[in-house]
Amino acid sequence: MPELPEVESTVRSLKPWLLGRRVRRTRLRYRCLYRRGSLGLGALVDREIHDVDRVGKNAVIRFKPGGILVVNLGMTGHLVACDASRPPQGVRAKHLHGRLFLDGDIELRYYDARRFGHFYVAEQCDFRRDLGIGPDPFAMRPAALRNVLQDRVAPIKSLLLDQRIVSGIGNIYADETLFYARIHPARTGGEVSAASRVILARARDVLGRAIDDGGSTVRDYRRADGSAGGFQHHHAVYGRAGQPCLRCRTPVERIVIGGRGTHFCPKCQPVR
DNA sequence: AGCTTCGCCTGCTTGC
DNA sequence: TGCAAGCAGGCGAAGC
Repeated sequence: MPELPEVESTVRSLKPWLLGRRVRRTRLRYRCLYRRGSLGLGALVDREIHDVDRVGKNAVIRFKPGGILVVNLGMTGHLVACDASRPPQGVRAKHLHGRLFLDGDIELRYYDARRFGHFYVAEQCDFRRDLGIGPDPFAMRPAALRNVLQDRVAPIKSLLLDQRIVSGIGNIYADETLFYARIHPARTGGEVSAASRVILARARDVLGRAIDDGGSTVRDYRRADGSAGGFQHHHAVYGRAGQPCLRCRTPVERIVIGGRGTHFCPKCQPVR
């Protein structure tokens, strides 16, 4: 599932395809793919792409003379750029839900098997506030995280998944971050707020390594060229229930926190 | 307001 | 081998 590293990898590969291209026409198969308050894709016709970026888990395309397209990939969304005459391999046509036809016979395609993704089109640029996207883990100050966590009683795992608090961390990297920070995922925000510096540092380590590896391929995620990412081979706890902890050989446990599968080492990440 | 649960959706895995 | 049930999960909405 696309989290920050997967979106970063996607955005980097899209950039050379898209920069400077003008939108000729657009197509979106399901209206429900639009987030509430979004304009239609048609508003982007005749505008030129002048930046492709990542904000949290969202791909953000900015246009000249104005306008933005924010794509949240949900669990199974893919953004792929291609020559119009050479559609991408390894993705099924029935999952093609959105298309931007660009000049130079280039196309930006959106595939999403489960349709959990969302499009948001707007004229102005305060989408971060509109969409409730919090600070990027690479930019956030430890003190800011500490302030948010200190009065919270929800489990730290749930708080790390809350995009309003810090943006870009999903289920895989929340578990990985807490393993390296040696924090039990069920501890409350208040209990671990003093460790904010460590949490942020470990989150950056994990996310940075995953970016270098082209993301994690779990289930559906593919890199833009169709190849698999490599970080799943380096997961310390995610998806490793019952297998020995890489540090102490204690079997990794799986519990459910906030409705999410949660993986941790009971010895390295003590409850108290 | 903060926290938890639910439902969306469909492909893959599991069990009979 | 084939089928149905169960599971996965980002995120918004609803409920407490």
